[in-house]
Amino acid sequence: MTQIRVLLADDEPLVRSGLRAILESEPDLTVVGEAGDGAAAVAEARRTRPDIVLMDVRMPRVDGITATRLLGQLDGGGPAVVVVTTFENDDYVYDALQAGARGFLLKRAAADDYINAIRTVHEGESLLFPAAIRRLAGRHGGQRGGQLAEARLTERESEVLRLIARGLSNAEIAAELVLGVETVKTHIRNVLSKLGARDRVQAVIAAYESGFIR
Amino acid sequence: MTQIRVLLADDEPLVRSGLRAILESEPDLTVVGEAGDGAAAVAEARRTRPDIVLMDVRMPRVDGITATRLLGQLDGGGPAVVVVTTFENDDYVYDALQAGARGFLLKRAAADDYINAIRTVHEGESLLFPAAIRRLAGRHGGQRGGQLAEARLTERESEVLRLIARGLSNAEIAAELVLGVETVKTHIRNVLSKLGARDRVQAVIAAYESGFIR
DNA sequence: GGTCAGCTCCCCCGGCCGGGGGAGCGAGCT
DNA sequence: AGCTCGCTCCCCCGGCCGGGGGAGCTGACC
Repeated sequence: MTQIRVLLADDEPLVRSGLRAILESEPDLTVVGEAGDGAAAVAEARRTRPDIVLMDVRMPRVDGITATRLLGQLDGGGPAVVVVTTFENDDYVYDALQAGARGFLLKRAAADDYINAIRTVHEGESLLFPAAIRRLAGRHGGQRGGQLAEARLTERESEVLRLIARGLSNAEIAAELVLGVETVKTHIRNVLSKLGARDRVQAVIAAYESGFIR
Repeated sequence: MTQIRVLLADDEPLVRSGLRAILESEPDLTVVGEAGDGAAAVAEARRTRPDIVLMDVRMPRVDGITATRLLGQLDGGGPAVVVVTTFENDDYVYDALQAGARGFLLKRAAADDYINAIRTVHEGESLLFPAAIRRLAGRHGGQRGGQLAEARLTERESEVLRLIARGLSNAEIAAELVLGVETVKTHIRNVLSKLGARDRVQAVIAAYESGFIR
C-alpha cells in the first residue's frame, strides 16, 4: 500500500502535534506538512501535494471553508479535504459541503476515527455521505460521539436510495424492484445508518448535497 | 398590463389552432408564432422572442425536451417553457425539469388551466413547483385530472419548506419557529397541497429540483 | 363595514415509517 | 471447509406523519 500524504491545518500547534502523533503511528500515513491558517494551508498544499488535508474550520486570516474552496481550484482539483469542526454549532457544515469538503469529523473524535476517515476518503470518490449531514439538518441531532459514519453503499442500497430520492414509498420501491417490502425496509435501514440520516428525508438531502443525485 | 407573447410548439396543427383559439380569447395573451417540431420552435423563438413557449414533449426531429434545453442556451436565458405532456407516462418530466422547464401541463387540461399556467409562469420566478413533480416520483400517483397545481407559497410556508428541506421534523420546526406543532402541520399541509407533493420527501425533491434550495 | 387571505391552534385517526430483533441463502475469499 | 458479505424475508411495535375536519385572530382590500 502506498503512503497517504496528509496535511494538517489547524491554528493550534498543540492540536497539530497531537494529530501528527496519532497519524504517524500508522505505517500508511505520512504527515507532509502543517499550517496554522487557511492561507498557509493552501500554500503548503501547493508545495507538498498532499492526498488529504485535515482542515480546521475556525482559523485566523483565512478560514477552513474558504481554504477548502481555494484548494478545489488548484489544478487537478487539489487534495481531498476532511473538515474538522470544533463542536456542533456547525452552520459551517453546509458551507463546507458546497466548498467541496469530502468528509467531516468532530474534533473530539477518537484517534481511530481520524485514521479511518483519512483512509476512507483517500480510497474512493465513492465516499459521498458525511454523517455530519445529519446535524447539518437537525439542529439538535446530538448523538453518539463524533465519528465519521462514512460507508459506501452497496449496489442494491444505491438503487433503493435513488428511488427514495424520487419520492417513492416503501411499497412502491418494493414493486419497482420486485422485492418484499421487508427487504426494502432492510435496505433503507442500512442506507440510513450508513448515511447517518435519521429518516428518508435526511437521506434525500444527503443524496442531493453529496451529488449522488444529478 | 402588457401583452404576454406566447409561442406554440406542437406537431399537430389541430392542437395548435385549438390552443391559439383558447389563448387569443384572452386580452392579455398573444400567440406570436407556431412550430411543428423542436427545431422550428427554437428558430421561431429566436425570431419572435416570446415570453412563454408551450412545448409539446413528443415532436418529430427535435423533441420538446431537447428544444427546451436549447432555448435555455439562448442569450438572455431564452423564454420560459411550459412543457405539455400527453399523458402520465411522463418519464419526461424529470428530464424536462433539468432541461429548464418552468411549468407543466397535461394535454387534457382545461382551457383555464392553460391560461392560468401561462399567466403564473409569466409573472414570476416564484412559480417553482409543478404539480407533475408528483408523478415524476410516484409512478402511480394518479389523481385528479390534469390541472397545473401551481401556487406560490406564502412567506411562512416557504420558511417551513426550507426547514423541511433541511431534514427537520415537525416538532423541530415548531421549536425553530416558535410555533405549535399543529400550526406547523397546517403549513405543511398547505405546502404539500400547493406543491402537489404526497409527503415531505416529495416536497424536498421539489424544493431541490425547482431551485428553491441552493 | 364586509370580505378575504394569511397565520395560528385544536381534535381525531389511519397508516406508513423506522428501530429492534432474527434468519436463511449464495458468492467469493482464505 | 469456514468465513464474510450482500441480499432476501420475517415479526413486533412505538411514533411521527399526513388527511380531515373546525375555529379564531389579524390586516389589507374594497
